[in-house]
Amino acid sequence: CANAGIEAILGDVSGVKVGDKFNFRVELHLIGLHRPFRNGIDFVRRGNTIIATSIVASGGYDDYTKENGDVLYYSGQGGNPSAKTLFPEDQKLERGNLSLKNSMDEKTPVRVIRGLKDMKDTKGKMVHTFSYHGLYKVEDFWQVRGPHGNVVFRFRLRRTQGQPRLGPCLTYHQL
Amino acid sequence: CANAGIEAILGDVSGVKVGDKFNFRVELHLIGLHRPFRNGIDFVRRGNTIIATSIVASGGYDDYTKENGDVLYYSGQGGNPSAKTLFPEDQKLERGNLSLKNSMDEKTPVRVIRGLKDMKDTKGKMVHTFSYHGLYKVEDFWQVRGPHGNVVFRFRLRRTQGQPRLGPCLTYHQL
DNA sequence: TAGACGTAGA
DNA sequence: TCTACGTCTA
Repeated sequence: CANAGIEAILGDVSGVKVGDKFNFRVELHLIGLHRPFRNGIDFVRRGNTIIATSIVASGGYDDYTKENGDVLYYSGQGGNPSAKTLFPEDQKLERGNLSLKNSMDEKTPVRVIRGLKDMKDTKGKMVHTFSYHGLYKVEDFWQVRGPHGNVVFRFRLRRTQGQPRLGPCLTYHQL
Repeated sequence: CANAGIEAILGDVSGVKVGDKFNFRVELHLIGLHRPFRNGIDFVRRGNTIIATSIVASGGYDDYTKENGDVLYYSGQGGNPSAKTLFPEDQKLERGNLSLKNSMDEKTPVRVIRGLKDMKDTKGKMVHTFSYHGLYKVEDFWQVRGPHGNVVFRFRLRRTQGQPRLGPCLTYHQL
């Protein structure tokens, strides 16, 4: 693991092109596109604040895209039941959520990786594929009441112009 | 992921040599050496029973080796606290534990992968390395009371003769 | 649907 | 120590 412990990169990652595909989160980690193995939001400390560097819209959450994929609505993190807190709780503006807010304030680019559930060839098994969709910027965020009754953040990101067109756009309905 | 959903292999895996090293569990999965991402015991269904194919002695458990590494004592699985069962429970002779017992009865080979905690070069960070140690056979198993008061299985495996010597032997004290 | 010797980073 | 859009097989 040559890349262990590297600092998160803000913006483009050398050698990674829009449309590049990956099979496992560990691959995103190895090339520095998105370091955490499970966390959907990666960020880096800059001065006194934390700034989001990349997100993974992996599916299964209440995210969705519109307008040919240029706009992505992304749900915040946290509030999930755990061994300690057995019930959903309101998300807080901390960690990844805070880093996305700060990214909005500072107008810094956020790499977006989208997950796609594919049908495996032989068996009818579903497999995940990850695809790099390029740089976005956080435009706005607000709070909504999630399907479990707790308050969750909703971020709106817009894809930066001038990047290579994406292929046939994945349409996420309640991705 | 070309290897998704493959059936576990009993015995040698083509192309994998004793001493081969890996950085992530996902690599063991990809080459078919050990399929589960987290589970320490892999097994395959054979007729009416399940037979262990490989184990990962990753460290952190109460495993240890003796006699220049030819004998490995390996702890069973299960009984850990979860969200449902908040306290340790006695391990049961099922799943992986049962597959190891059946492997003993049928004298089938078990691949052993050992984990080694290494000191990362630059930072003082600990990283995990996995090393294929070859084929073993389950000789015996019994129950002991674990450090948390619950009953756990202890398996004794012996390395099959005639395999390439291992390098300087890792000595696990309470691995 | 749940359980499992995962991983990194805060 | 804990959280986190993991990922498999049974």
